[in-house]
Amino acid sequence: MTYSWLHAPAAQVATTARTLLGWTVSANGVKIRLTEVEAYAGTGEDPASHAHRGPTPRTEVMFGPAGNVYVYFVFGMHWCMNIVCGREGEAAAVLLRAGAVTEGIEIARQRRANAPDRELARGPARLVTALGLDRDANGTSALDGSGPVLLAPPSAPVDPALIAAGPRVGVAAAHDTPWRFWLVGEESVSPYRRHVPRRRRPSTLPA
DNA sequence: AGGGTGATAAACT
DNA sequence: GTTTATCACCCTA
Repeated sequence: MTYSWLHAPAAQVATTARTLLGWTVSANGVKIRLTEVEAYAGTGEDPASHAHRGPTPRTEVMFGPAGNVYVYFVFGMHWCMNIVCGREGEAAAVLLRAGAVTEGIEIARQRRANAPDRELARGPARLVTALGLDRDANGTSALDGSGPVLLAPPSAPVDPALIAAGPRVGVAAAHDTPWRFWLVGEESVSPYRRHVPRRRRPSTLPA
């Protein structure tokens, strides 16, 4: 399957991110309807993007074909997942922040022990956990079934009036760019948390 | 209900 | 050595 809008230039990644709301991602027996995403552009355009300073071993997937999965590791214990978009050679991606489980909820509950249903995939690392994914999915296609992830269109079109926009969560740079998009009224949308600088280890005593 | 904090690893400077 | 696109848990009200 090929979706032309995924290949829109990196400069239009915000539009691509909006379009992804309401789409579903399936993997390992669980299907999730996306309710919250964030857009990240490429080299030189978006200081918050991993690809801002050009390709590295970690970010080379972002420069590859649209529709591939970019999985990265943060904070020593969490995986987050993006759908690569833009033209090949350009870096752009949409971070999948949250969604609602629509199929395989029993499996998702097992993977996310002690979580109420609305929190099964509320938050990017939780979403990845609910889908049973990790670094093995990095670089695979989400379009043709050759990898563990499959992206599919909404069963019913999303009402554009329900799409809200705001600043991205936890991003230190580009604090004022409203590239987070979510569906208003959805229980599975993660609460906004502004970036808080990491406190250094208590090497010095407070005054 | 809500805020602070520790856990833990890889890339980048 | 520093930063990081986070989460779960432990406190206080």
